[in-house]
Amino acid sequence: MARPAEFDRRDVLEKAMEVFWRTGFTGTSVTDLVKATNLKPGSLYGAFQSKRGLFMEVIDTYAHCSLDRVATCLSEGETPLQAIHDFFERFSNDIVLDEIGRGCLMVNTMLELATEDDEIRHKITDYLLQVENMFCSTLKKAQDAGELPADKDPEAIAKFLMTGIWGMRVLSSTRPDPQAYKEVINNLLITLPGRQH
Amino acid sequence: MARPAEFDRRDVLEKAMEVFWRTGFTGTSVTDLVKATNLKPGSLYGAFQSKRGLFMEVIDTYAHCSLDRVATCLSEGETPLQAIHDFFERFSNDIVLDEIGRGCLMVNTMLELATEDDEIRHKITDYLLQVENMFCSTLKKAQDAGELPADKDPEAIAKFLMTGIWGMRVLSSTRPDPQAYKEVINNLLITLPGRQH
DNA sequence: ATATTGCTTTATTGATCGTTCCAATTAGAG
DNA sequence: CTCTAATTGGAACGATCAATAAAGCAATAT
Repeated sequence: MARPAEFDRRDVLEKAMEVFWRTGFTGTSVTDLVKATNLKPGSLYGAFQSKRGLFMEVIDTYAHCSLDRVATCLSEGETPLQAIHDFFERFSNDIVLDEIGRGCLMVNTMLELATEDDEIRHKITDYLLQVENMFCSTLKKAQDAGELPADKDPEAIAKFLMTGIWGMRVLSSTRPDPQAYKEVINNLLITLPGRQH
Repeated sequence: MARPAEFDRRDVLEKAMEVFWRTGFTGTSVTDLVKATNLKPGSLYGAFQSKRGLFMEVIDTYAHCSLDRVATCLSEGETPLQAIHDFFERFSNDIVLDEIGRGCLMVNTMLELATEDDEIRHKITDYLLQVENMFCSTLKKAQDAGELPADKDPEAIAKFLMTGIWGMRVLSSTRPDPQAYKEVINNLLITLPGRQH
């Protein structure tokens, strides 16, 4: 019964994500977003209420997309344990391709805003826990299949792997020799049986 | 030959550090700094040239202080390997006390600014490498003393330990159960011989 | 055909940003 | 005491911040 929007919402979110990812929430101005999305301020505010509202939806989009990728990767492995090895193989490749070292939007946002913003901290912690739970259930499957010794603690290992991922996100911002990721992953996966890289 | 400043430079740096630490560089306004330091804008700019100049000196102060702490800790151990275990014991205790989860100023700044600011990225990377080198030389001492098997790669392990530290900085921003740190450290130090926690 | 609804556009809002200016002040040097 | 030089307090700078007002426009429903 009224005029339909001319822009594609997913497209706008993608463009906004690029900017937020590179310069953070505080470091991104509405002017930056207007330039990146080609929307006028009025349209932006009509669609997302505020800079923060847009950011929140960007975060949600990113989380949804990331969780899908992890779930797919972990389900495609020949065996549960092999899936985890495959994940880190892919993770290492992806992180090398990120030449400007922008890292992970969730981790970046966590460190930028979590001390002062409870809503964002909870949202991101929730996301990180979901990823961790995927690793945990994969490790439990590995245990059920006899791939992983029964005396190992899947929850502790999952937390440990997450910490390794986060650490490598920081490592990537130092723009290290790509070989460094391989060495870190080697040590990270020493806890697990299976082929070495 | 002229009027001496009334404020204590170290004191001002400490106050400014608290603010930058909690809210980041971009998230901190000069007004915030004026309130925290009780200096008027004129005095602040007279002493530090710019908001960025003040931040740079804060970073340097933090780096110097941190490097001292790590060096002391690593040199006080009964043996090189024990020193590393001790470090992580202390690290775990410190991180639990940081209840608001502000983490490490260097890591926070790295993720906030490294993509856009080469000078800061180089400065912080340099600092991180210095810490890493302390671990590396401690590991080599452990090897010389026969504490650490000769087939281990001290450089790779040092990088791995650094990644663990960074990962736990992110972990701390999720405000986890303190026990989580212990479990992560257990897995982290599995690579090394010596007493388990 | 017309009224209604909501998107687009442009200009602009008050607030805050980092920074500078300046007069008053305070010390040491001659 | 006087001159010099730097600090101090505070007002003020232009620029930019996030957000909005208002007018025009487009599409549907009646």
